[in-house]
Formats: sequence, C-alpha cells, structure tokens
Amino acid sequence: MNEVATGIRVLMVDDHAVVRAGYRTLLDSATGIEIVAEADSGEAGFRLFTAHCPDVVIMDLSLPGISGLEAIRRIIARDSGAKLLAFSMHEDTAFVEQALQAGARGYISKSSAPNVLIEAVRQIAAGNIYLEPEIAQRLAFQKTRGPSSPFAVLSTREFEIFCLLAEGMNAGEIGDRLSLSAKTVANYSTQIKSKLEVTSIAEIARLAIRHGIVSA
Amino acid sequence: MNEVATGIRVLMVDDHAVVRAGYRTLLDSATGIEIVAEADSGEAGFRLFTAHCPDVVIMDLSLPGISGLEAIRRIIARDSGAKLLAFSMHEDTAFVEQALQAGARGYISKSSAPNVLIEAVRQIAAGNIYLEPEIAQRLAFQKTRGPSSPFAVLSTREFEIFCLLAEGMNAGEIGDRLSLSAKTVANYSTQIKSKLEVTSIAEIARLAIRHGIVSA
DNA sequence: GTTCGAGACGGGAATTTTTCCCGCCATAAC
DNA sequence: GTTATGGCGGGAAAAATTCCCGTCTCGAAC
Repeated sequence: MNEVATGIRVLMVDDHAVVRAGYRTLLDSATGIEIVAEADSGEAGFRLFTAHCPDVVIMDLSLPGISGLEAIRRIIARDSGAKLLAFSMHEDTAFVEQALQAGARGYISKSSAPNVLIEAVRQIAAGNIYLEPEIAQRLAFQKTRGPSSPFAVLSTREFEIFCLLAEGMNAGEIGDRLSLSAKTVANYSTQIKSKLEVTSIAEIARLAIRHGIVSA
Repeated sequence: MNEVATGIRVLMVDDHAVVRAGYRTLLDSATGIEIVAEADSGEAGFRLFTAHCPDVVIMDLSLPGISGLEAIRRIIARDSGAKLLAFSMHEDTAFVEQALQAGARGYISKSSAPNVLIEAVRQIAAGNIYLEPEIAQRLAFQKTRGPSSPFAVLSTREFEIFCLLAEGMNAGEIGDRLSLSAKTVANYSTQIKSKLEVTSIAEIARLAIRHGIVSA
C-alpha cells in the first residue's frame, strides 16, 4: 500500500514517437511513476530492459511487424519475473490471450481512458494482474461458453507467425524479423495451416482480417 | 419502341434457387417478359444460351467461384451480339468495369428495387445499355477524377483469377474451375502480382477484401 | 528424481509452386 | 500489312512447401 519513495520505474516501448510523448506527459504527471526509458522497437525494448531493469514495461503489441509479442517472450525468457503491461490497439481477445500467455501481467487497449493506464501500471507494479473490466469480461465469457477464437489452438510462436503471414510476409522475411531460420518459419506455416484447417495463405489473411488481427 | 408480341425471352443464371424463383415471379408478372430458362452455374448457363438463344441473359456474377465473368466471356465469344445483364451483390465499381469489359450491356446490384430489374431487362432487350444511376455516376466520376480502382490494370481474365486467388484457391483448383492449365494460372498469378505491385497472395486477399471484391 | 508431453527450433529430401522466358494464336487498331 | 494486346501454355531454373526426423528445454505429473 505504501509506495516506494523513488516511484515506479517504467520502460515504454512503442514505435510512434507521438504516442510515447503523449503517454510520457500523462504518466509523468502521475505521482510515483517515472518513465526511465523509451524504445521504438522490440529489439531496443529488450536491450533497454536489460540495461535499466525497470519495474514495469509498457509494451505496444503493434510494433512494426508485431514483434511486441516476441519482445515479451524475450524479456520473460531473460527475467521471468518481469512485469509487462501489454498495450495495443486491438480489442480482439485473441491478442489478449496471446499476450497473457506470452507472460504479460496486464492488457489495456489504446482507447482506454488515461487514468486506466495509470491504474494499470500501479496494479502491475504492486504485483497484481490488470485487465480492463470489459476485456476481462469478454475473456471470461469466452472461456466458459462461446467457442473461443480459433487462434486458441495456436502457440504464442505460431500466432506471431500467423500474424506476419497474414500481413503478406514470406518465410524468409519473417525469419529475418524473428531471428529464425526460414526453414523453421516454413515449418510453422505448415503447422498453422493444419491447426487452422486452411490450405492457403489467402485464407490465413481472411481469417486474420475477419477477427480484426490485421487490417484489410 | 413497339414490343414484339411474343415478349422478351430471358435466360436467368443464378446459383441460388430461391433467388431465381423470386425474380421469376417478379419478371413473369411484368408484361412482355418471359423467362425461358434458368441455370445454376456458368457452364449450364452457356449451354442453355446456345440451346435457347434468349433475347436477354441475366447473369449473376457471384456464381460459385465467380465464373459469372467467365460465362459472360464464353457467351460473347459464341455470339458477340448477346445481350447480357450482369447482376451481382457487389457494389464495387471494379466489378462493374470488369463485367462491362467482358461484354455485359448492363449492371444492377441485388439490392436494386424490383422494377429496376424489369426496366433493365427492357432497356437491354431494346439494344440499350443499362446501369443503375448511382453506379453509373460513381463509374463516371472515377473515370474522370479519382484514381480508378487498382484493378483497372487487370484484364478480364486476370481479374477473374485474382478473385479466385483471394478466395484461397491454388493454381490447380483455379485451372480446374476455369478449364485452364495450372501452368497458365500460375503465370497469370505472377502477372497479377506484378501489376498490382504486391508480393504475396496474402496481400492479394487483403486488397480484394479492402475493395469488397470478396468477403473476409 | 524421472518420466512425459508440449513447444521451440531446424536439417534433409522429395515435391510442388513460382518465376522468367519463350512461343503460338486471335483480335483489334493503325 | 503490321503492330499491339490479351489469352494460353511449355521448358527450365529457382524458390517455397511439405513431411519426417531429430535435439533441447520446460514444467507438470508420478
């Protein structure tokens, strides 16, 4: 309950400088929160994480190429206790599930009210989980009833590659971005098609668009 | 101006029996129009055209696999004077352009008022062109100003294959449907990507969805 | 502890697809 | 006639996909 005098040290990862600036002023104005570093890519985010050991990382999932999920994975791999808040424009529960599965402790959408962000950072710094009520509700609902999104069958890695495939990248490009062999990506691609019961990349793209994973 | 005593003989091609039934009762109730045959596929439509030589063909473009355009092409190839009314759920001008380019004398959407269909059939039977005012307007506008849809660079055949690719079919399946060699389809595929300046089938799918050519 | 399954990762090899280049044919334009 | 333009497809090289295999690492279960 009593806050540390030095405040919560935050690393913010988002590729849009304007967004970072906006949220920086917002968070700086909140007492007990201090942004100690900013990154504009997943790679930089990872480096700055190891360099600054922040209390909380605010991670945009929609980084160029979507390697937000990948960045979360790497950070968690380095420090499984890392406190990550996923931050995205996507409302789709598939993204929420994937982010949490990758190790995020919270998820808020970019359309959230400003104080939601502040509250989320505080909750996560305190060791809690934070989800927007509305999203938590939908997630809980899907868990019990509704046929959860077809992407639930995909592992984190598979989902990540699924997104990139839907955006039109080929195995080589995806491999470069994720630091994987093109062969591995090709194997994942086959696996993804099988799990999703589709036979072409075009169907992957349509599926992704239908669920708001990528924009048309 | 004076109508032939025997009325306008119409062939209707649509894969949905309900739709055909609905429009049949509608057109039968109109004086001077007589539906002499119905087909549920492009292939059947072509056969019935040669068998009945109707005055007007009402051709659904959204036949299974979209071979409506293909059917128009074949009928025009057989009888360049054939009077075809393209009939589709798509409002996108790309479809209108392609249909007219393939040889249709008119285009109406499935959301048209019933009497628009009757009027269109009469106009086309009389040798005129018929377009819904709203669609004609958009088409004209695009011709003069706006950058016409990116599909204008595609030939009829290319557009047709583009649609099928966007739906997720591979070269072999498309070849089977259009009675082409898979090699030919593959060559078209390369050509289409080049013209559209994309590098993957996923981008083709997104482009098609963005323009309402196929549904997500 | 160890056993087991799942997931990440990628090599090998056969197969399929894609690409690039070529040709032929028809039609329409000049 | 001659020149584009589009439809169609073969040949051959290049690339992608698929299937099968293996390793490694976790974490959960026994």
